[in-house]
Amino acid sequence: MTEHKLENETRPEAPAGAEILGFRPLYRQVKDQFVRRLMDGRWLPGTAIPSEGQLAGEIGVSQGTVRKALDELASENLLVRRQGRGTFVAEHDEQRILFQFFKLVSDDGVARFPDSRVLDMTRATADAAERTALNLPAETDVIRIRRIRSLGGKPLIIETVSLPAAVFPGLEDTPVPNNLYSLFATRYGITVANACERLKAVALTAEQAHHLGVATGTPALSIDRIALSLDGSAVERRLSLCLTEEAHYQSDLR
Amino acid sequence: MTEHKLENETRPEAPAGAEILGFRPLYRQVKDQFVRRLMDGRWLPGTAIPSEGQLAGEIGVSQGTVRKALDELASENLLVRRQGRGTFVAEHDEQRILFQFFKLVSDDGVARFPDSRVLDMTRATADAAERTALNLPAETDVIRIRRIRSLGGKPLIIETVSLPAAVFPGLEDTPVPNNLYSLFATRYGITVANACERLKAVALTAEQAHHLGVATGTPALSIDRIALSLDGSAVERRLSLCLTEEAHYQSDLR
DNA sequence: TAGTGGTCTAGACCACACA
DNA sequence: GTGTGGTCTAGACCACTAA
Repeated sequence: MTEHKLENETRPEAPAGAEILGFRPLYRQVKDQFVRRLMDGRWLPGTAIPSEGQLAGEIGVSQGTVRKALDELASENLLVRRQGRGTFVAEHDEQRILFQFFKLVSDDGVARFPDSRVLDMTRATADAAERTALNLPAETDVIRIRRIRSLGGKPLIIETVSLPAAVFPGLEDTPVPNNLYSLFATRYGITVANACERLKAVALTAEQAHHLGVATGTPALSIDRIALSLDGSAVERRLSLCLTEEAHYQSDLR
Repeated sequence: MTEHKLENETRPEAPAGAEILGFRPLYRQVKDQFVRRLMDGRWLPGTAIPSEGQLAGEIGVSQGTVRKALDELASENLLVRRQGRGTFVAEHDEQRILFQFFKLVSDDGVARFPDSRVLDMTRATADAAERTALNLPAETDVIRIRRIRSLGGKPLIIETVSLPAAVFPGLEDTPVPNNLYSLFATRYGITVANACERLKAVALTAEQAHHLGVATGTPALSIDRIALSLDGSAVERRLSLCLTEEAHYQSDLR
């Protein structure tokens, strides 16, 4: 029966739904509640959240249950726990991006954050690939940002970012920062939680090759990324073409 | 002081060492003990291990401590927990390989296990790349296996597997199975626990292209994998050249 | 010294699989 | 029904940080 308290704070799902989906552990309900606090801005990036004991008392569950919920959120890189100090909301600083989202590493093993030079930013109707990636209906506008990214002064990546225009109002009138995900968080309250990438090997077109200063037809690593926000919706599509003469994509299989 | 029991079953580290390295949780000591049982064959792939309660009583810790150790091993895909049935040692069956180690997926989204056709198997002195990858001294022999792998009848991958000859005695006199990691486990008691891959885009040489039935210079995805066993030592280096016209490498960033 | 997260314990009860 | 893993609780103590 699981007739615990909970399921009240704005009550997201009906008890009937829970009945159909079967058993739903208390710590998951607590976790969902915490995710809601992250989404609606009650817990802001970089700030400390209340201690385990405070949260347990407030919600009316044991500290162990709160702990299990917080542990899962920490394992998803949404929270950072620091013994003796507290639990903090993760920020999209360069270190996190480098660790979580940027897998292209120089062959010498040094991971660095790339510089960016914007080629252009345009608004247009989403093409088929963008509609599929971002789950958009027909005739929807996207904002496209094209830029060249360099590692150690050498241009290595030509990148096209596509964003649903409706989700990022006013973005076109803004200078593009190097770290986009940090802008999403601070200006739009959107947290990029995870992403999936599809990699292929392609030959560069004449225009692409020109931007990177190499010969037409040079092999490049194509990375097609879809970034998902906290609620699981796709908020960005990013197509990167990378030269891999002196760098590689690092993938760890555990 | 952490003067718990433990640290006895063949006593792996001296208490002094633990003192230097600082605090070492009890559940990690228990976990290490379990890893040892996996390595020395006391727990065999596919079999059920004793229940949490039995292990707790045997070792002399609480069930919660055993549980935390088992949970970590399960999260590393070394054990599989099944509610109501028990905890089992993971096997290297095709499903696990597909899920954990084979990231090349057909563009239609269907993940399949590739067929193999062996080109040749040779024994030679390890070259520089192999020595670096496998952490071998100079003048060490490796066994090289070259094969063509096909997805849905189409040859897509040309793969070169390099193995330290000393680690796999008698392998040359054996027919090469499609699933190598399963052979490592059953015949040599070696469990491939995880791997890291470095991806690049390259142009195929004439010989490589010929094997795959495409034009010389066709772009291909180069995957340089180093597979690690339970004790963290490198046991295999595998270089794959993949055509990505109708397939892609899937990478999930969480 | 006070407050935080991290570990360890003991026990109760729930969900699930199988005979 | 029995045994397994999964959840939840309550409380004690340890390790770490900062004032």
